[in-house]
Amino acid sequence: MTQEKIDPRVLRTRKSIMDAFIELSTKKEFKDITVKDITTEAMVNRATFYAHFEDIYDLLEKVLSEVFLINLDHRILAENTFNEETVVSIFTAITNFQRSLSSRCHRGYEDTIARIIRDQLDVIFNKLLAAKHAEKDDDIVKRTTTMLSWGIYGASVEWRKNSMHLSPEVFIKKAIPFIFTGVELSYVGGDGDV
Amino acid sequence: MTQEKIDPRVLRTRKSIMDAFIELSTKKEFKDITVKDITTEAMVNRATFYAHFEDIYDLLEKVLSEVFLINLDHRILAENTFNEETVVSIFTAITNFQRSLSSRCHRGYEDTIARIIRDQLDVIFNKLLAAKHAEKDDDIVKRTTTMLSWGIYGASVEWRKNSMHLSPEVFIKKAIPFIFTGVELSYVGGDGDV
DNA sequence: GCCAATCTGTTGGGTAAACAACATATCTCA
DNA sequence: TGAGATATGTTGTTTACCCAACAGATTGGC
Repeated sequence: MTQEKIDPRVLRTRKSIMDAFIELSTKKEFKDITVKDITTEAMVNRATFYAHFEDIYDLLEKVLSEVFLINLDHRILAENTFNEETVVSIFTAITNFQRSLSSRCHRGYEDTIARIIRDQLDVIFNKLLAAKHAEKDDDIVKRTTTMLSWGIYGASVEWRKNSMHLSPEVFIKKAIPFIFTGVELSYVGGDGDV
Repeated sequence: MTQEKIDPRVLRTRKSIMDAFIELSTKKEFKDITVKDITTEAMVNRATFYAHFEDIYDLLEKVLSEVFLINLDHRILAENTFNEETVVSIFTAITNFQRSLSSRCHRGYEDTIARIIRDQLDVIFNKLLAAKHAEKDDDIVKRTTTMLSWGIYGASVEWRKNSMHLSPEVFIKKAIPFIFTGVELSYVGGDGDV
């Protein structure tokens, strides 16, 4: 696709900065972490940090995106199809991601995290839906993507708030009829009634 | 002392090459490890390897020296005194080092390893003895150092061959009288009779 | 034997990272 | 309030590393 060999020095530096940040996150709160802390831990020059990231918020964003992506089941995405399994898999990834975040401490950045997750969902859903509906109007696909991203994310918020006694899988399956047939809810496949 | 800030890139690169080598050593025999293998594992360019090491034997040597040094009790060395405790501590380090080597596989390099250990011992003993006998003839110290290095190393070989049923500590304590009083064996301190 | 493949060790030109130095916030505590 | 300390970004120069390409040595199969 669109990857023109990246210099291994760049990869190493980025990884070591991100690893350092993740490491520090387990020891201090985000607000107490300075760029100096990170570069010291990562054994890179402070100027090098700014060659790779806008600032510490940019780093936070990129780290979170990456951690979220790691939670995704790449086998599912690789198939590039959009079906019930896809939805369940992605929803599970969101809940896992949020669980892993709550163990580290990023208090006060819920909004940032929410935006990052939705952005990622948007990219993923857009790719999957564009493949499924190659012939359709781009804007239709975009509007659908937006609705899905916000909707699924909202579902995860609702799950966390009121329904953690249900498994993420069981929970999201109740949304499958809407996702696949809209408000008619005429979906009959799978086991939406579990 | 004699340390003029080393560029952190150099430190990182060296460490990552050495780590890669140690990692590979647990999977393959030394003779099957190529420079390419190491640099690939270490994520550095092959040319960079040659900027830091003569060749793969040079690397082996430096890695082993370092691993051996790690085995040493730095508290003992820091005191910079030469006494019974020093001897026991160093002897124990040698036996530990050899034990850790036998679990990795460097078959066919016993001679190299022996030389490395003796070289390290020589440096250490020379430092300790020079401090103890600052006023003595340098050559006397050097000759003593040589005898000690070879002697202690020989003792470790003998221990491995015929006396592994004894603890290294018990074993080497029987040599303490000779080390501290020469062939008169008139040493009376410590518990040489355990 | 011989050829193809692989490994070793070296080179020159290009690029990422180190470093020091600077101006500009933000903090902190007397 | 204001002065000293610490953090943020930025810049120009130097240095370590990347890379491609090379010749020569070793290895392994037919």
